[in-house]
Amino acid sequence: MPIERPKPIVDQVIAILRERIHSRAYLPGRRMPSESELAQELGVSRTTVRTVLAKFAAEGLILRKQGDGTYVNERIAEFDTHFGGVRDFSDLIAGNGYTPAIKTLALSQRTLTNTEAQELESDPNATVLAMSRLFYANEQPAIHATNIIPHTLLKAPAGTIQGNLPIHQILKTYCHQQVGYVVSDIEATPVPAHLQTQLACQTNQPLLKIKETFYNKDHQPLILGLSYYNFAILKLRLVHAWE
Amino acid sequence: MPIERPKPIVDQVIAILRERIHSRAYLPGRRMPSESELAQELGVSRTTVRTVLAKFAAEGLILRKQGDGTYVNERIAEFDTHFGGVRDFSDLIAGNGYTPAIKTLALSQRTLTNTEAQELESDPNATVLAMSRLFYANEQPAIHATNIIPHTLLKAPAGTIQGNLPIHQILKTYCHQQVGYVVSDIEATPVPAHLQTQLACQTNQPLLKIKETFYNKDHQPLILGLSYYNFAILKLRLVHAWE
DNA sequence: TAGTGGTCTAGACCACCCT
DNA sequence: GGGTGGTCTAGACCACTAC
Repeated sequence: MPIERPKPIVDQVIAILRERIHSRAYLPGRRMPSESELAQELGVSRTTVRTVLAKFAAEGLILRKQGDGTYVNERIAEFDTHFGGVRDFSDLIAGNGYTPAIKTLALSQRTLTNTEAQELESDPNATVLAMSRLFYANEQPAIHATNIIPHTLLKAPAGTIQGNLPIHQILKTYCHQQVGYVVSDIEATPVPAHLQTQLACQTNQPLLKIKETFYNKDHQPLILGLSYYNFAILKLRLVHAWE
Repeated sequence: MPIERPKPIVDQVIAILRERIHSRAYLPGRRMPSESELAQELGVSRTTVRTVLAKFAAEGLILRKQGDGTYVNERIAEFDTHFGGVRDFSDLIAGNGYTPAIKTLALSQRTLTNTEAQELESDPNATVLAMSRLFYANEQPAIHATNIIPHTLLKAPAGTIQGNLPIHQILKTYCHQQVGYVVSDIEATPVPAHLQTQLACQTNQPLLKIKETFYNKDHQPLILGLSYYNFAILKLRLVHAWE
């Protein structure tokens, strides 16, 4: 009885099949069981199986060939966490085979800059909490991230925030806010002076700069993110399934 | 009778609803008709409507609120083409509100470098066609792209290739190959000397460098892409729907 | 020809939000 | 309570590929 009924069946099927692919129970490059077989084995409808397979196909994790079968993508079966589908830098690091670690560098209060106020559609005099963190991949510093959180959003004292939580978890726990969508702009930048030592990178090699704005489902901007990404340590990779 | 039967119904519904959103028939930030209403109006099942809405939600184009309704994302309703879902630079440029143009700079033959041979899993002595193109947004040069196409793949003389076609179209027409998925690695780089004039950018401002590998559904690498992206002209933006 | 994935339907029931 | 989106089912038929 691999399926417990009370929880969303689709999520359970996702977890089961993803695990089988990761653990190489379904070998990379090889055909996996047909939709009908999976439906029968798991005791769910073929529609449900197809919902899950469609999700995996969109991620590029599997390839479906009409009249033939469904194949495991041999190139991303093990490290399937790419930037496009990521909600948390620690997951990204772990998904690429590294051991993640987080160090909180600073937690300070200040007022907004004009640009920030515009992006948050907020009063420029509002005070915010600025949280800077460093994400390590196998003890190498890979990402420097700063989040700007308006004080009006915080439901708990700033000092109580745990710096090792993913940012959407912080939003849920300390702001009672659910993220609807995130807009990320990616740019290139020379290494900022204050990050040279922290990211341990060379001066002549530019970094990737990622500007994020988090919105809830009511279209309100919640918080900002500004990250510097050392692609020499960790690839910024997108996998794009076709058709 | 808005629906013609012979073509895939889902695709027709996608086209109809996307057009309504773009044309502001459904206003940004406002609620659109319910799933049942759309199903009835278009004469299709609610399941079909839901398939389409799920796709739009994954793109961030709409937001669905249980017990309430489906809302048009007011921030990306007009310019919904972001980098994550793009298969063609011209579409990306047009989707961001610019007029696209393409100029073919060079079309030459050479042998592979070692790195390229490795990425294509090919004999290092193989000859390839190197096609360099410049993509303009409103007459400003925005992207410099070079594609490496193995000669063994070409079913037609290199001289017959039309340089204004999207790369997947070139693959289909001249190589009889269907793209299964694409892996893109994004890096930052100082402006290469030979691109300073072509991209009309300043020396001290780095560029984004995008390395792409195109695979078919049989896991074979087909062609390579190396693009330099001037983010000062065109944002490299990802929209990431949550949950 | 048999089996696969692709498409589409009709309908049941649930969880949730609003008034 | 009434309407919305969320979940899930059973089954029909089609298009395609391998054998």
